[in-house]
Amino acid sequence: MSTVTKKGCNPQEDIELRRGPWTLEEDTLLIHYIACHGEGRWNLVARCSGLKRTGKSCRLRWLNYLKPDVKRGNLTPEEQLVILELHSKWGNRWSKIAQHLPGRTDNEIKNYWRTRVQRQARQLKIETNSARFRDVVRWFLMPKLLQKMPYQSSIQSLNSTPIQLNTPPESLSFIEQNTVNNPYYSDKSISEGWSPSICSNSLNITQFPQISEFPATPQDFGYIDHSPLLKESYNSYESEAIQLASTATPGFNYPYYDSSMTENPCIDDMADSLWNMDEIWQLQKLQGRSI
DNA sequence: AAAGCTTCCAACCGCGCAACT
DNA sequence: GAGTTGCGCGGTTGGAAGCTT
Repeated sequence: MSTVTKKGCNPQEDIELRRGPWTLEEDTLLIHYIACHGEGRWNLVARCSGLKRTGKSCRLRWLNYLKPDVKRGNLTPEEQLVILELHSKWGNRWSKIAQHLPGRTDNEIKNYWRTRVQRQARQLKIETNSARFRDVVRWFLMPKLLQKMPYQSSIQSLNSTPIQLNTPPESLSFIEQNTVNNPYYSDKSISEGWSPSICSNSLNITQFPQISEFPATPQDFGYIDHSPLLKESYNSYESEAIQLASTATPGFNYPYYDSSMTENPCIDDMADSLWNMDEIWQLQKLQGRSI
């Protein structure tokens, strides 16, 4: 805990302002003050509550941590999907995005984006503000999140045939470059994504996937969801996506609902990653063409 | 077991805007 | 209109926790 002196009008008014992590006592003071006087007027809160904090610090602590409706815990796949969709619309407008996620703070969303999404982009050596990255999000990450949603279990039963990945991808050169030369991919969790059980053929990769040549709106892959926001954005996912799969590649079962996927230890190991190389392969296979 | 590294997130900072004087 | 104050936003940082070697 550090302190900084705030100068008053005379030396007697100098205040030692506290910084760093909040203590239980400080939290209690702030909660009690707001319970009695309400939110807002943060500088007044800071002065009158007995807290040796700035108004800003009080506001931040309340909004991001103490406020009763702040949700704790990991973001759900649905919430992650909302973030991805809204970020593609609005960019780093964290507070605006947070307005569509009740109980989640802009700070939390910002942290999620920086620690999870940007990390994945770095691993693929793609700029997060590029069209290419938006395509990756749209075609790989969003389906991956859809797969994780609770309602998918009922859909899985409709598609029980294991995925056959007999043909290597033809256009994943950027991934190959990144994996061969990038130390990150020596990481166990990533290398397992390329395990022989999944990728039986040698790589013959010649060009980067041209994702952008495909329809690029969220509606293009369709979506079903329980939130009004996403209902506005997406159509029925299972019907359209599966239809897309079946028409693009006859005889091919839509991978994201395939029960065998969840039994695959390689996939399970990657469950906490946003996407992995298998999924890129599978999506490409789903499309039946280069992506 | 311990050192080094990475990840995550709470908290801070600077800036801009709006309301008020 | 200029200055001040309060507030909110987005970017950044520091340290705790977890992981790897």
